[in-house]
Amino acid sequence: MARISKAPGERRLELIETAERLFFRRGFDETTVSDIVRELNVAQGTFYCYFKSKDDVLAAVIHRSISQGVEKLRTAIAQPARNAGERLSRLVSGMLSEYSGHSKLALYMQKENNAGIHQKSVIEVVSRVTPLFEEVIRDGTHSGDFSVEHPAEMAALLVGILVHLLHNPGLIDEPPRRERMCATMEQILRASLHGSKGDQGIQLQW
Amino acid sequence: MARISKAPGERRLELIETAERLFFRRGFDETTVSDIVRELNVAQGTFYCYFKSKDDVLAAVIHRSISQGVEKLRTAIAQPARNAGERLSRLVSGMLSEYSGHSKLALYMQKENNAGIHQKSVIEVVSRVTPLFEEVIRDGTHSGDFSVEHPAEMAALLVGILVHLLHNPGLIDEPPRRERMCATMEQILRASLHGSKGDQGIQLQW
Amino acid sequence: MARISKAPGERRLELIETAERLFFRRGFDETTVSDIVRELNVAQGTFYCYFKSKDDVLAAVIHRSISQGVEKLRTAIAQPARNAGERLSRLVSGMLSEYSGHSKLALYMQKENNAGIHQKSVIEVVSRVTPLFEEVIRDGTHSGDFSVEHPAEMAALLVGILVHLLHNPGLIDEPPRRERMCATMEQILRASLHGSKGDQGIQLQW
Amino acid sequence: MARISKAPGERRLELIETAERLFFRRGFDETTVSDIVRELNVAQGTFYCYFKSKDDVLAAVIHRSISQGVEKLRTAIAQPARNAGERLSRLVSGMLSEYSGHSKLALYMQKENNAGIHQKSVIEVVSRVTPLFEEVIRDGTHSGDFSVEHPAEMAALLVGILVHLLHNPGLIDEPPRRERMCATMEQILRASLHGSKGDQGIQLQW
DNA sequence: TATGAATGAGTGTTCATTCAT
DNA sequence: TATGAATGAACACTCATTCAT
Repeated sequence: MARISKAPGERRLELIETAERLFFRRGFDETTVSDIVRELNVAQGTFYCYFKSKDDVLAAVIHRSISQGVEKLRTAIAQPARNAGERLSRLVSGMLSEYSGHSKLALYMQKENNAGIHQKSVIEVVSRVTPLFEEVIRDGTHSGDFSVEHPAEMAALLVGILVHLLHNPGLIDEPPRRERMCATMEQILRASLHGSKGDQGIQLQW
Repeated sequence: MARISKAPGERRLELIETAERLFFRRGFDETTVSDIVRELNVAQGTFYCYFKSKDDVLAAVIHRSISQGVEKLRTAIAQPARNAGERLSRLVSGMLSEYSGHSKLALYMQKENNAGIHQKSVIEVVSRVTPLFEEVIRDGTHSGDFSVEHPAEMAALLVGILVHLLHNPGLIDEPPRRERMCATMEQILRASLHGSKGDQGIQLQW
Repeated sequence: MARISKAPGERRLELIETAERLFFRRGFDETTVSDIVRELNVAQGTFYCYFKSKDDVLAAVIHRSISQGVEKLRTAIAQPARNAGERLSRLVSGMLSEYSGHSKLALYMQKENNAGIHQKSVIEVVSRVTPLFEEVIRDGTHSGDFSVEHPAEMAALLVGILVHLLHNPGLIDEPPRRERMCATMEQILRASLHGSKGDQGIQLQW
Repeated sequence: MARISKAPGERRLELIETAERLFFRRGFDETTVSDIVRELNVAQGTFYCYFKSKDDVLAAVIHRSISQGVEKLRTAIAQPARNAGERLSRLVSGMLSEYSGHSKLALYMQKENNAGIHQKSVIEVVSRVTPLFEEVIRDGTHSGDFSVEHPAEMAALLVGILVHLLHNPGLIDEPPRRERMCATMEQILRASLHGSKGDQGIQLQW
């Protein structure tokens, strides 16, 4: 086969994107390394020039996918907002739509037979999203919109709720349930974070 | 080898118990059907007289383990209580201690390399524990201790928090964090469920 | 494929014989486990019911082949003999003809690309043949035919000479060289083992 | 990476020395070409500017190592000596100490998992040392110290004994065995080479 | 000479499951 | 019910070597 050299970064990216597409289409276990390289018309060994193992690409794929979502969230809370509740709402709404809609990650999370991906994804999501919640909660407490004694712990627990929702798409599959879930979520947020001011501005778009 | 017949129930139970011990000790994937039957001095085929597959015993093991915990929870909330908050507290405290202490399940949940068991366990725990929460919340709402519009959804979200804690033992490994986590949990519960009466009686033992 | 059960001993023997034939024909590395089972029309897994690994059959093959040769040697020295020299001559002649003629082992020993087999074979041959030499030398010393102070060490060194010959077929490939080698070998044996009696009876048939 | 040109001989030597160190430390199969070039901070391809293949460096490494030993032996027998026995003794003692002590080659020879190196080393040692033995024996026969009809064959067989000792360090690991082995070796040499003169001067230093 | 990205052939092994007895 | 010999699919990974630059 013709030998085509490329810049390492480019080759690596091609591999990640191809792997992502295949993992997404058929699941991790059902995708072989051979499948990936065949699609790119490169040799089996080329794969191993860029990744230590099949698990290693998976990590890269997950990291990349999640990074994109996290970046959006980060941007969302960086926008000017009337109050802390609005920022938190953006965070929660963002997570729900980003990870439970038609996004790549949503599927990993929900597909059976992908327990491994699932778990790794959750771990990465949690570890990267929790700090964002913590920041918003902490800021809100400073501004008086919220009143939370332990922002880190509160953040962790709220993220827990969201992850649980993403894990269990059955909880929100029918519109009426989704409505009720959304209302309940708002209730929990408002009650748990209530500060001295009247309107915190929590309002989920979902 | 001599053929030893036993009462079907007994043989089945032996298999479940042996499988549980091994799954627990080395993880699911690292335990082979051979390991299980060798320990019991029965033939490979015997295993398949009682279980359709290896996954099938896993289901039995998980079901059995979780049932024991759920039974305790059911008993706990059946005891007379001064108010709904006390019942809920028992439920939450019970779950935390049952599943995060030294119980069998706690380990499945926390061990890496057991993504499959993990996932199945969570599904079973959630499906069996959520109704208990729903019942307590619904009762509490009737009695006026709580004021929750959508008990089913509230139950689901609260269970989500708990599952998240069990998934992430790192969140509660140091005593001070655990204290803060416990306080935050109480805060969320009190605020989210607050009814017309003053004292709901929510007080976690952990 | 039809499932044909056989007595374990029989199956095992079939596998060893087939493996031997193939190792012998194409070398160890060039023979795959698939080759072996295909020839016998059994499944890949069947192989692993009887052997832990490919190396494991190799050990079995070598052990079996060498055992046959050693058995002949043992028989040869057990026959009545006029003196120790005759017994020793049988041993040496036997080894040379058994292992350097057209016997299976001869080929392992001489084939390149079989360094592994080679080495394992030598180790096994040495460990099983040296005691026979030691016995004959010891007996000969007792009877006065030989006069050897350290029979074990003398046995080891003489076996060394023989193994070296087997390793280096080039030393004996032309008849005249072979003649000279044989005479020299006799000289060494006679001189090294010389006892009080005149004729020890050392006379190689080769 | 910066391209660093060096005198060809120098580069080649660096590669040989690095390869030797690694082969010695981890064995031939366990050392990759990557390991070698990484250690020297040169590219994969550079290796192939100097050696046709990995086996090719191995040959160079072995050749170089053995040459050093052979040179010492050659020097030893070139020194003035009272008689042929003394020269032979130097040869035998030299081989034993050179190749069985702490020398590089000794380890190749004794390490398992290095069947390939082992075999190649032996072949090279034998082919280069045997002529030295032959020379000494032939000279000794001319001078009357020895009386050997076929010097080439005698040399080959004596080398066989020595190689066998080097192969089987177990034969000489305990001091008492070593003593006996040394005495037996002397006995064989004296008896096999005995000439018309009384004292041949064979006396091993080991 | 030197680089280093690319090549690609090659296989031992596991173990859940089956089925003839 | 129990046995246990037999099945067989399925695949990640290495690394010596090449070659376009």
